[in-house]
Amino acid sequence: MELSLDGGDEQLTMVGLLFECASGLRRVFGEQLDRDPALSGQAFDVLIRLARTPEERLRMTELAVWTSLSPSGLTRAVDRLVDAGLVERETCPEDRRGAFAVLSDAGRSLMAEAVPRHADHVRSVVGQVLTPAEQAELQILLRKVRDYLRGASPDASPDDSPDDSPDDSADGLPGPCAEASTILSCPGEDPAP
Amino acid sequence: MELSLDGGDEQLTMVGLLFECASGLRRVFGEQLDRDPALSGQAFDVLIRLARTPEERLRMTELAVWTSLSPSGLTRAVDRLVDAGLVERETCPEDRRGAFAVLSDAGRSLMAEAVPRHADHVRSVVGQVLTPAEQAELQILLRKVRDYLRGASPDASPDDSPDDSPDDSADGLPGPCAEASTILSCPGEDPAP
DNA sequence: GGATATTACTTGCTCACGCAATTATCTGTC
DNA sequence: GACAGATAATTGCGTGAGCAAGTAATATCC
Repeated sequence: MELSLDGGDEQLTMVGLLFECASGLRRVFGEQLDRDPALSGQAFDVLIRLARTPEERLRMTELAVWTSLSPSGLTRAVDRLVDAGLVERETCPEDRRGAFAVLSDAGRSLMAEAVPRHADHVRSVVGQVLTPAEQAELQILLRKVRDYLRGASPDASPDDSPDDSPDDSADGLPGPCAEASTILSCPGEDPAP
Repeated sequence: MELSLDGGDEQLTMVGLLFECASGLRRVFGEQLDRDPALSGQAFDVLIRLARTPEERLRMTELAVWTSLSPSGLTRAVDRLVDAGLVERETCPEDRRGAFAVLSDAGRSLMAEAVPRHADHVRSVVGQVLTPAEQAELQILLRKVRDYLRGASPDASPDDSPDDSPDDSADGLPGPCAEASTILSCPGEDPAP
C-alpha cells in the first residue's frame, strides 16, 4: 500500500520540512551556544527573551508563552538560571501569586557578549542559504503561521472565549509587536505599565 | 543596553519564528494524533517514514537521520513500536551489525487509517493560514534550508556530501516521495550524532 | 593473517519536559 | 464579609531524549 504519496500531500510535506528545519537549526545553533559553559539553547532562549524586554523582566506566564514552554517547564528552566546566577526571581507587588523573572547583572553581561556572537552566526548561516528577498518572504509566511497558532492555542472548541477567531490580532498576548520566541524578537511594550 | 533590537536581526527573528511555528504545530497535530492510543507524534513520525519507503523497511541509521533522532533515541523509539507490535526488527543479512526496522501488518493497517485522517487535519489547518501559492512558496524556501542542513550536518565544511538534490530522489531513500519527517521530532537543544 | 580502526547499534546514566495535583492569591456573588 | 471559582506558580511523577561507554561485526593496513 502506498498511502498517497506523490503530490497529494503537499501540506504534510511542508509541515514535515518545517519540523526538520527546526530541529536541524536547533542542533546547529545549539552546538555553537553550548560553547558558553552554562548556556544551553533553552537557557539562551529564556535569557534573550528577558534581555529584549524593556525592563528585563517578565511574568512567568508570559515568559512561558514566549518560549513555547509549559508553565512547569519554565519554572524549572528559571530555577536553573537562578542557580547559575543569571536570573533573579522577584515577587509581583500587585499580584502576590505572580513572580517576575528578572535578568541579573551577570545575565546581562553574559548576554551582551553572547547575543552578538550568536546573531552573527545565525546571519552567516541564513545568508548562505537564502537571499535577502527570500529571507523576507520566509519571515512573512512564518509570521502568518505563527499568528494563526497564537490564536488557536488553547483549544479549538466553540464554547470558549471569543479570542480565538482566526484573524484577530489581540489574542491576549503581549503587545503589538508580538515577535518570535525561541531566539529572538522584539517585545514592543509591556501590557500593563 | 538594548542588544540591537529593531530591524538589525532579521535572521534571528526568522529563526525564532521558525522554532515557534514548529513547536506550535507539533502541539496542535500531536494532540490530534494522540487520540489514537499508542500513537505519539514521535511514533507517527517513524511509522510514516517506514510506510513511505518502498519495502516498508529502513536501516536504523537511515531512519534516525530522517526522524532527526539520535541513534540511541531511535533505538528506544523502535523498541516502543516493537513492543506495541507496529514494527519488527530484522537483522541485515549482508551486514550482521545492522538492523532493519520493518513495518508490521498491524503497523501498516494502523497507518492506513491514521495517515489520511492526519493528512486531512494538516490540510485543513494549513489551508486556513496560507493560500496554495504561499504554501508552495514556503515549501520551496524550507526545502532550501533543509537541504543545506543535510549537507552541514556532520561538519560544516563547504564541500559536503552529495546527499540529496533539491528534489531529493538521490539520497538512497524512498524515491519520488522522500519527504520530510512528518510530525514531530524535536530533539530539544542537543547536538545530534 | 592478524592487529587496529571504523561502523552499526544498544545500554547506562542523567536530565529536561509535560501532565496532574497542590498551594496561595485574586475575583465575583450573595 | 464569606464562600465558590478562576488564576499564577510550584512540586511529584513518569517519560522521552542525548551523551558516553559497551558490544559485535566489518574494513583497513602491515
